[in-house]
Amino acid sequence: MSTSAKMALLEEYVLVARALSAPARLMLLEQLAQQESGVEALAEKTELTIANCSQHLQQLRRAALVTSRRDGKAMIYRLTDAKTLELMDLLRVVAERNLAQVDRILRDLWNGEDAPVPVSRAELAERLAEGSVIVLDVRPADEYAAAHIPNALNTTLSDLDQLLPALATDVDIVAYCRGPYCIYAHQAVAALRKQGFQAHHLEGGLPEWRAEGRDVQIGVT
Amino acid sequence: MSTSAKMALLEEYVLVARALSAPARLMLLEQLAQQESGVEALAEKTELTIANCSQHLQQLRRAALVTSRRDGKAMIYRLTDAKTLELMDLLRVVAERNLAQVDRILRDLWNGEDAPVPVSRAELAERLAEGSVIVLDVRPADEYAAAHIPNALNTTLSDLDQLLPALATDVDIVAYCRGPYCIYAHQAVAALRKQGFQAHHLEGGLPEWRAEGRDVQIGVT
DNA sequence: CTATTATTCAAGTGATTGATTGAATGATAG
DNA sequence: CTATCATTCAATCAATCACTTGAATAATAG
Repeated sequence: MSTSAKMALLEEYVLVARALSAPARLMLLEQLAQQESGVEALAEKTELTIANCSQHLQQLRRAALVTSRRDGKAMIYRLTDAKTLELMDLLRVVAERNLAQVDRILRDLWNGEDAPVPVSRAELAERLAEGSVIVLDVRPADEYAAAHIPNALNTTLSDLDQLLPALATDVDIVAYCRGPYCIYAHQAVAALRKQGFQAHHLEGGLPEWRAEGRDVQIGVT
Repeated sequence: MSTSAKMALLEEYVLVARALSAPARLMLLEQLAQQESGVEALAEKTELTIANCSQHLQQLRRAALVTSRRDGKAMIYRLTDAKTLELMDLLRVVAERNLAQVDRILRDLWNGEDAPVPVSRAELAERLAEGSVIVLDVRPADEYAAAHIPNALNTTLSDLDQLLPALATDVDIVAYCRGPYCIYAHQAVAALRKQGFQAHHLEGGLPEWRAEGRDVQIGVT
């Protein structure tokens, strides 16, 4: 495929992606997923001005995500077909996965400060064996009960403060949570560091730990 | 759900969609779909400067479409998981459907000129019955052979010129093709109008015609 | 035909994005 | 420790997008 033809194709993809990259248009799509509607009805539901709403709808139409037909004086818009809905759903799935696990807070948490160095699983296993580390499981209690790294202490972020007095300040703390995109461990490390503790987070989470065939403990300690 | 929470969610979706709405980032994703790579390798493949490439990669990472790990001096990027690939595929499917059928040419074709009024299927059926119209099927011959509107003439865009002398200039011509987003009929109408013919396009295409239970003719005439 | 209503177009403003440049960071080799 | 290399950050400019306002365009009612 020639470069220019490829670029033309990419531009086409971009057109669709762009159409999805404004909150107002996503609201419109959400409304249209319920039922086809006229411009005025959509403008009311989304609290946009009619002119603005009309413009957004035209962008959606240009990307062929919606189609329109005239009904007397009114212009009725609807989703083009099931693919539009599929695309919306997948976008939602990917975005919500991020919201639950990654969370942009993580990206801002260490903004400008000295970023913590993740501790590798091999290193943690070694230091666990020699007992030179405190492991903190920052997941909900039920997940902790299901399985956790041996001798790990369980706490939630909100209960962390109560646990602090019991922790030695001269021993390294390694926190972990659900996985590489889970934010809890990072937040715990940030809180601990603020209190003067030596805290790091584990690379990956418990699933990664188990995937390597490392020991876990079941039930409450 | 509160309005602000909903807005926050929508912003999250937008973040993902935005990440997909630059050609450079789609190229990067395409490369990463082949194999994980470092920044320099990606910059070479995509012909971006290294700094620019790095910035795009970070936007992709912010949307959690890719993840990175350090390998010595190099930072290795890869697609986060299969969902990223799914999203890319679906975007491609939707966009290419548009490319094949809608095509932006349609959106530019009548730019500024007097837009043609589509002829409704009911109107065409009526005028077909009284014989006051020429119907033009602007689809590939095999699709025409499979089924077409009774008495429709089949032509391709490139063969249209040869057909012109045979057409009466004082009879309305109605062109149709595959569907509401197919461009052939529009292009044919544009060409015919330039030659002074009274040309319109049919609302929708043959699938819509058949869906209403209207007569079709099978095979060549 | 004219008035009315729904929608769209067009132009201007403020904010955001993408690309470029040069400097700063992080990890390793000597 | 210092030098080096890969990558990232920061600041800048040009281009694009979203929203507002006011005018223009379709379809219908009278």
